[in-house]
Amino acid sequence: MTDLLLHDSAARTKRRFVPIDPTHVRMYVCGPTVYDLAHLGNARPVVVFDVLARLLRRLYPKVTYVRNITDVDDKINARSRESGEPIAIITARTTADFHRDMAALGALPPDVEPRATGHIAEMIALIERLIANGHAYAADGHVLFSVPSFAEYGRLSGRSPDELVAGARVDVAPYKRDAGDFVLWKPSDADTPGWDSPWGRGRPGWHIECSAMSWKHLGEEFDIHGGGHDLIFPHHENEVAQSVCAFPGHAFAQYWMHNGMLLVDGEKMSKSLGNFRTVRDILSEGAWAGEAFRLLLLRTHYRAALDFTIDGLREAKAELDDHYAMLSRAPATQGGPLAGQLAEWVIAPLLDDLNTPLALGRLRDLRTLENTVTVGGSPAVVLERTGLSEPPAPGVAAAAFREAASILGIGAGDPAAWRQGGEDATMIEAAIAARLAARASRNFGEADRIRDELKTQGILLEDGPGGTTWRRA
RNA sequence: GGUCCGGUGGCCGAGUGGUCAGGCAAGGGUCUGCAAAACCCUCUACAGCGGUUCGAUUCCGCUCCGGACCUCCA
Repeated sequence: MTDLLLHDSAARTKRRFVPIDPTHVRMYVCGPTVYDLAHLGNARPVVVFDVLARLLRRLYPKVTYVRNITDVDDKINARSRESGEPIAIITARTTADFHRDMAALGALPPDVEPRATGHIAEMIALIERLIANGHAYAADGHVLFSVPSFAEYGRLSGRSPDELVAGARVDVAPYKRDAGDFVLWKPSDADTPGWDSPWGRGRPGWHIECSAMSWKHLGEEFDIHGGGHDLIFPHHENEVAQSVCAFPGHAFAQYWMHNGMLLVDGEKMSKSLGNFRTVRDILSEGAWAGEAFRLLLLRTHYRAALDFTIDGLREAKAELDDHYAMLSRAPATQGGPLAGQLAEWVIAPLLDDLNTPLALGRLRDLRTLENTVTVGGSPAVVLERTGLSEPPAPGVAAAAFREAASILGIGAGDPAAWRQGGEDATMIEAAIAARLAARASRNFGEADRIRDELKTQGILLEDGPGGTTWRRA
């Protein structure tokens, strides 16, 4: 098997992936804080790490993918105060919305989806360990992590503690021993969610929930930790500090992977700029939009910044139109060894730090290859790129396409549903029959009129040697 | 200001020290009653300035431009 290379943010370079336990790969990805609908930026890590999970499952016998739901957070509390809606209702609804949206993007559910509120006991246990190990202290109802107690602090994000203090731009709370110390536990008043703890009724700080949930479900040490690039500091830096100090001798995550940020029309997405888009907004474009957005995300390498535009979404839709057109024409076959070989050729770039754009390019070559043998044309160019000496039998390249595309999570839909779903086939078939009759009597004016009328309804006709077929625009 | 990541042809987007990415758009062609689809051809770029080298888009330095982060919050 070819090596899998992954870019490790901690090492700042690509590293050969060597799992702690080759029979069981473990991955943790930071999930959403459930206080509002998922926006486009939230979708990127979900799709990226969904592809990684699919790839890992192909390479290793067992994979446990954990992605949490953070359902205790001051943003949620603030939202509840504004709207008057109970916190439990907000988090339950937002979680359900998140599930629906991510499913529409073709993201498979993680193996475990722990909730922060279900792991308060683990958080308290972690904090107690940190205090016992001399890495945390209680002060004024809070418990704080002592940054100077951890010599490695700043290693992940590439910062020195001196820089961090120099960069501190907020007033330092008086109960902190050091300006860099961060909160593990904080007191809650009567109107704020809280749990009994050795330090009084309170709630967790921002970072401890991920340390607790990864520990509970993956152990003191696991293979891959993922999330958005903006989480490197302070969130992931603090997670490392908490987990390594709670379990000395364990390295926590072996590989850190961070996806780049998503921009909209060249600018950071923000409500004040008016370019804020939710996944739900995109899905409302049509039944095709979820898969098209997924493809759009994968057309840019996961570590690069991605500029979302509506034109880009349309182009992704057009690409899927072409893919599904090929799949609808190709005969169904089992594929065989040649298909497996071609699928490997497409998937190979994914082994190089998830090079999805290159894999997608090769997928297009498979499409062209299939088209040349099922529709007609010269396969010379794609034969050269794929390294084949002669064209495969009809259906073979399509079978390879399906196999490779399944790792990317695209092209798995029913081609007929993609092309014709939601339309009144009976009416359209009748119109096609009428047009065929007109053509047979060489009444081309009438034939073209029927075709144009269908076009205004978003229905495109395609005359082929096997008859006339139709699809939605 | 600090740390980090990028700047590839009209647009998107791979990659490499020295004969090809690919897609979209555009133009041309095969096919077609005409289209569409499919296939073929054309379109030769690597921000700027230096340096290393026989040779740099690819390595090094600087400049310019864009983006992320710089603590209790998103």
